[in-house]
Formats: sequence, C-alpha cells, structure tokens
Amino acid sequence: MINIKENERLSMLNHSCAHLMAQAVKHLFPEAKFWVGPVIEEGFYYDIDLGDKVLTEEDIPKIEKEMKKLAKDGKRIVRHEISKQEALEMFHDDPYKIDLISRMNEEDTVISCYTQGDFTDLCRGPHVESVKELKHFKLLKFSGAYWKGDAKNKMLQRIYGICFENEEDLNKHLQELAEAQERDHRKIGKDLKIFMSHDLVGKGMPLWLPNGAIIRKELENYIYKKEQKLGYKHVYTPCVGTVDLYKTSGHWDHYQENMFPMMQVDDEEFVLRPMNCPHHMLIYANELHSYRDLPIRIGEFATDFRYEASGAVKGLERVRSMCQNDAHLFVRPDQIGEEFKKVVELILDVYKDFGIKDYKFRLSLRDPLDKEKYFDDDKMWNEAEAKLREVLNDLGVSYFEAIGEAAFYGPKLDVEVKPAVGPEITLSTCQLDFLLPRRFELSYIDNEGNKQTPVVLHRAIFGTFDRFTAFILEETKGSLPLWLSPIQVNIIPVNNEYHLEYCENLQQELSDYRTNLDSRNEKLSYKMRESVINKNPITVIIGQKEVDNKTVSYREYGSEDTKTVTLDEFKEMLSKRILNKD
RNA sequence: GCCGACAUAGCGUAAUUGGUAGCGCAACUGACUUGUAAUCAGUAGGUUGGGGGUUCGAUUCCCUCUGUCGGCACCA
Repeated sequence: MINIKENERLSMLNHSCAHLMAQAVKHLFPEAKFWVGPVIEEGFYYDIDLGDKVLTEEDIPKIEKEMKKLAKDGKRIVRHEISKQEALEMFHDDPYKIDLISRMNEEDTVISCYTQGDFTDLCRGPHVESVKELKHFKLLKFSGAYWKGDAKNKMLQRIYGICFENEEDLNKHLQELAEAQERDHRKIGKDLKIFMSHDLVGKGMPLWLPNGAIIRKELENYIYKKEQKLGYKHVYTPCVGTVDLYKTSGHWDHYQENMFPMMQVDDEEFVLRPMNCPHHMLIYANELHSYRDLPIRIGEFATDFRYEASGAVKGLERVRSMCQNDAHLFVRPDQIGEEFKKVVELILDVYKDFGIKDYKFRLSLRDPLDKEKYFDDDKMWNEAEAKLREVLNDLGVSYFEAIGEAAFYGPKLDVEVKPAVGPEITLSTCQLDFLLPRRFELSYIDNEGNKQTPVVLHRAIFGTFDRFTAFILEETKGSLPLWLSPIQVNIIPVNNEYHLEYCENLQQELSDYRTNLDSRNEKLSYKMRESVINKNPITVIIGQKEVDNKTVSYREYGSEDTKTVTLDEFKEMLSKRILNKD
C-alpha cells in the first residue's frame, strides 16, 4: 500500500486537495471553521467545526461534486506572506486560526497563506500551482476527532480523502483498499471458523473455535520450546490478585479505570488480573538469590483481563480477555545489554520463521513533562533510556523514537506492524524496568555479600496469542503454513466404493498429521472446491491409479498442478515442510 | 468513552413510501457413484438483535439497551 507522506509530489497533491475540500465544505456550509488538514500516510484529512451541522453519508458526494467543480474552474493557488499582526486581523473571527497563529513565533516563522479563488487558508505549503491539478481524488470516510487530539476538548468532524496524479492510480488504490477488507482477520476468522464472539459472553471476549485452538496450541508449543532452550522457567499463576498486589506494583493507581471492577469477597478485595508482573515478582522473591543465579527468566502463557474502552475492541486484535506470551527477566545491571540483545534476537528469529518482514522498531520513551503518568525519578529514567539506546545502537537495528509511549515504570522497545484495517499495532515488546523491583523490594546478594536490587525486563514475543493470531491470519490471508494449519492434509477419494479403504489406510499412515477424509457422496470437483475455499494446504486425491500404483497424488494450495509420489516421499515432504516452518 | 453508520435464517443478501418477509449457499431427505473450484429433486429453517413507545396494525417511524463497523481518544 502506497505511503503518500513519503512521496513529495503526492504529499503536495494531497495537501492541496485538503484545501480544495475545505473550500468546497465552506461553499456548502458557510459556517464551517477549519482546524488542521495534514497529509498522512493514507492521504489527507481536514478537521472541521461545522457548528450544529452533522455530516451525513449524503454530504460526501456533494462535497466531492463541489470539489470537481472548483477543480474545473482551475483557479491558481497563490501564496502570500504576512506578518503575525496581519494574520491575526485576517482571521480575527476564527478562533481555531487565532489559536494557531498566536502560538507562532514572529521572529523565526514566516506566516504564509494560500488563496485559491474565494478561499484563503493559513498554511505552510507547499501547494500545487493550480486546483486544476486536483482531479483524481476520493473522499474515503468521515468521523469525529477531538480538537488537538485531546479527549477533554470539543469533537470536530474529520473528513478523510486521498488524491492521485491520474485515475488509474486512484482506481488501483481503491482496489487495494477493497482487497485489504478481504484479508481482515475478522472475515478470515469467521470464514475459516477460527474464532467467534457472542453477545452473551461479552464484547472483546473471543471464543476460540477448534480450528483456532489448534493454531494457538501450535503457537504455544513453538514459543515454549524456544523459551525453554533459552533458559526460561515457565510457571502458572492465578488470574486474580488482591487489590493490594496492584497497589504495591503501582498498576492500581495507573490503570484502575481499565481494570474490571474490584470484587469484594468477605473482607478481601480482588481484581481480575490485567497483567502478570506482580505475580512473577513474588515468584522471584520466593527465594534468596545469588548474583550467580541471575538472570532468572520466568515465563507464562497468562490470561489477562483488561476493561478496554468499548470503542477500542476489535476482533482478536484488541480484546478484553487475552493470553500473553509473557516473561520477566530478572537481571543484574551488568546483564541488561546481553539479555536485551537476546530478546531482540528471539524476536527476529521468530519473525523470520513467520516470514514477517514489514515491521518497525519503536523506542518508546517517557514524556518528561508528564509527571502524572511517569514515575518521577529523572535519574532512573535517564539511566534506563540511555541504556536502552545504547543496547539498540550496539545491536545495529534501525528504530525510531517515540516520546510519551513508555510504560509508567520504564522505557521499552516495541515492534509495530500494520494490520489490514486500522492503525498500527504493537506486536512484540521488551521493557526495561528499574521501578517494580524496588516496589517489591526484590534483591540478590552480590559477590561482596551485599543486597542489590535486580533490574527487570518485561517481554512478550507474540505479544498476545490473540493479537499474533490475528496478524498472522492477515499476513497469510488465511492460507496458513502447513505446521499451523488446522487441517494439514485433506484426503478426497474419487470413488467411495473403490477408493475409500485405501484412503482410510492412508489416513492411518498419516496419524502424526492433522488429516481429514472427505468421504461424502459428492463429486470430486465439489470437494476440491471446498478444500480450496477452506485453504487446506494439501489436498490428496486418491483414485484407481493411486490404488493400483500405491501412490499419493496431491495438490498444494494456490497451485493447480497435481504431484504423484510414493507414501514415503509424501511423508518426507510433510515432515520437511513442517520442520522448515514452510 | 466520544462522533457517525449499521443489525433480516448458520453464512451471504433482497424487499416493505407502515399491512408480519424472498433468494443463493450451507443443513436435512432421496436419487446420482463421481479424476481436480459447485449433480439433480424435495424438506425444513425467521418473535426481521433485546426491551419500550406511537399506531387499528411496526421488520419499516421514535426512544433505549446490546452488539458490529469506520474514525477519535485510550492501550500496563
């Protein structure tokens, strides 16, 4: 999918198109006042205050029509540079522009505006020469958006659109958007019977169907083995904890609103756990540790519950009950670099196995001005952030920094990916934490017999099994690799009367694999169609030829060729592909 | 949570300017016994998401709840 922002010409086109849209909106709704209209990866948007007018579905084509009309008039787009005083006068009746202008620094900012016909907008530019260049656009969606991105502010109306150089590019893009809907994990999850939900169970509480359960189990086995080899110790801990547990960790203060409400039982107070760090901290504290024992790596496939905002819930991607591929690494300060490196290497190793290539590392830092969210200890933060940066630079991975994205207890490295529909999500994470070990008074004994506080790395490779499954369904368009596929081999006899017995024996021979024998009284082409629709990776066809020659004929998903091999060759092919995560 | 839209059989959909709903696939029964993306015939399946209101009459109009979708905000 094209990134408009990365292309200079398209950026200019889209930004100009935002102005054209604003002009059209102003014509149709003269009371409109405009906030900002930036270019984004997906095109452009404009945030607009329309007073009491609420945009409807019917308004969008009207705006588009007006835009086309304006583009046809072909007015030139003219830049003026003005002083701050002039700008304040020019936009005196527009509180949004006044807000923007008054925050501009007169000395080092040139204030410019652009005029096209009867419409002038405050803007840095640059723009195309004339509105007549803006002919191949589409308004895509509209919604509410808080002024300045702050939920405490008034909600403005936002219209999204995209503009291209020519009609072919536009149509191609619209086609791609339609195709993205097809790979949405919610659609695939329904079609392939991977998960469901039900009103009676509740929002954001997916039910994993048998096919989904197989995928999840395979993922669990896969990562469990990897973690075992890396010295992780796996544990099981309860899904509830006392309120005091989370008061100790600090989560209660920070996330109470996003936890399921407290349960009072007799004189005790419990919550469904939203994360597992406190439980793991206490497991660490259960023993006295020598500096020689560290690092200690405690892992768990842990079900957590978070009362996510109703508007945030989405398929398996953002849920209220989830299972984390969680682990906490208790390390000495001198081990941070090495352990962190191992986690990043594990992430890269896993992504390679899954063929995930399109991701970004984000170094998530605190916002030093946000004293409310972030634990107030500059020394600790500076140390942690410097350490993390150092580790990343040593590793040589490219990353970008994001202020205000850290956890309350420390900075983190997040891996960001783009789902078929919607904004980027975090898949994997590794977080550096100097705070919780202090809160839980964790310690180890150093080589001089003194108590020291360990450092904790919180990490999740898959993130949650839920989200990872969602992502992998979209990556593969539901055509899962053999090792993950709920049904690995679908066997179709040409004729039940003559070939079924051979098929049954074959199924016996393949008992190490997940097979299905389709013995319904239907035509081969009918069953083949279904096998393809279900995205079975391998469909075996057994007819008289195979029975006579004692062979196996099979077709792979996405191919129309049939290969015929001996049973041994077939088994070897299966085991090889599964081993290679092919 | 906020703004907006939507909710018809297991799934995908049609229709009703207010007179209680059709179709395709799937399911079931029977026939057909099949060589690589749909064999034929028949049967059954709906409180039109829940509740309330307006009305002689509501699936259609209004309110409300729940859920879904697109964004915004949030995301330990």
